[in-house]
Amino acid sequence: MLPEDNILFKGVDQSDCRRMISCFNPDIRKYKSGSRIAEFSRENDRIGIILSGRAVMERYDINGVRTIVEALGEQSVFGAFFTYSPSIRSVIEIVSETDCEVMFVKRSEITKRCENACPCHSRVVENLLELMSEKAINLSERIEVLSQRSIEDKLISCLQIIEDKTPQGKTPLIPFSTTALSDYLCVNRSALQREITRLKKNGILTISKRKFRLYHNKEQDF
Amino acid sequence: MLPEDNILFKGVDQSDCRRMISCFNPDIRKYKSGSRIAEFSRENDRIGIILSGRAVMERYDINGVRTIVEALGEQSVFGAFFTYSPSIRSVIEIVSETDCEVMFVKRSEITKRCENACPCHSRVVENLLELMSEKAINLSERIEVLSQRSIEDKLISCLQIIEDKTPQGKTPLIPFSTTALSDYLCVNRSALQREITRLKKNGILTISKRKFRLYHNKEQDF
DNA sequence: AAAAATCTGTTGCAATTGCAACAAGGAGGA
DNA sequence: TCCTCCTTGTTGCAATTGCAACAGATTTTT
Repeated sequence: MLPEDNILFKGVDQSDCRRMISCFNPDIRKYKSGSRIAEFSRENDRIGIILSGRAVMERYDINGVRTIVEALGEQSVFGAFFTYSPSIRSVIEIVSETDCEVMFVKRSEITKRCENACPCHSRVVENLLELMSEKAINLSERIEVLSQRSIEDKLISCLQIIEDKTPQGKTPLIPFSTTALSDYLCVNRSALQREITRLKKNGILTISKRKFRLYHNKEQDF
Repeated sequence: MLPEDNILFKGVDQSDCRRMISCFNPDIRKYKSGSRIAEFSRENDRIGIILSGRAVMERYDINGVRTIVEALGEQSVFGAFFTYSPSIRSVIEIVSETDCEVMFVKRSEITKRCENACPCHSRVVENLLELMSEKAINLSERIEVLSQRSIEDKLISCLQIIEDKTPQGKTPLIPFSTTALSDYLCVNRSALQREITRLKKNGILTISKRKFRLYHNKEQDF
């Protein structure tokens, strides 16, 4: 992927972009599937952007319980700047699900006044603002799911959000295995399985592999 | 409160600040305790900053169940730009807990290139970026709490976060009533009460009114 | 192709949580 | 001051969820 296709440089023309890239001094790295891309214990100032591949942000608490915080696809951004675990209570890690290519930039490089006085610099800051906003919205949706009081409601609310984001005509796709989904919903896997089976029986849900369809036969319709 | 004390204008000197204020054309309003300050169904572009007073961001789902998303104090920022409920699934509202003074600014006013070419303008954008970052961290902490699997763990993790944010020497303070706290932790009130009573009995927690102390006698110590 | 590892689907049982109802305490308004 | 409304604290019972264990399916590695 060319740097100028990157969302951080959206709207910046190619030559400016190259100049800025040298200015930001980014670090592009490749990772094999299953490797640890980053850990938010101490690093504070690095922003990572997934150029290719898929990864997940996960947290392990002191008891070793895993929670999947977010699924990261191409163009997803992560970093302590966005979401950050301030204490020893838990560790947040980014782990690749497929082979990945990741670009790291220092936030301070972006924010600082550019000595070359790039006029396009401020465009990048705006893009960063936009990304932050998206991230906040994602986290907010995550909270919406987790604040549901039952497994059924958590699952449905999660699937509805995925549905809403799926382009017209495409089949909505769960970005996790069922096991991982239970870590995302923060519930027991077999209890989740039980609910899925029940919803299928009642004709509210069909799932095959990671594709699904929801039939909103309930009071949600209005 | 003078505008130049506002975090959005941090680091901008007074005369620049006044110029910019006229440029941003902010809307400052007062609210009585218990009023609805904002609702995120349609408004998309307004950022609110609490100048004085306290408020909460709450969500009501289709069944009327309330969730407290966030406690907002002085200098807190809110808006669909930060956290936004994209669908009819639920409604997010900002409700004042005390009398409040709130400043609204259009996000596009901040982001747009200023025709007066304020050099300090970019400082404001950076401040906004900083605020966004804080917001993301808050949401992230919220997720940390909600992803705990039991009421006990939710409560403790919530109290630890409050403790960590409390300045040395001060007594940590829960920003909610117990009833509201249960809406924040997304659990049943009497079940939460039961846990609190149990933790008190076991000497892990003391609470009087909203002040509390945690005694980390458990395996957390290391 | 075989072996290993991981994921799916199920179930009985135990533990936790939600619900409803009620008594008592406190805050604020008439 | 009294009255109302809201919060706290408690409890028995019901419902939901977690846990453990297992079998079969699927995927990955060797």
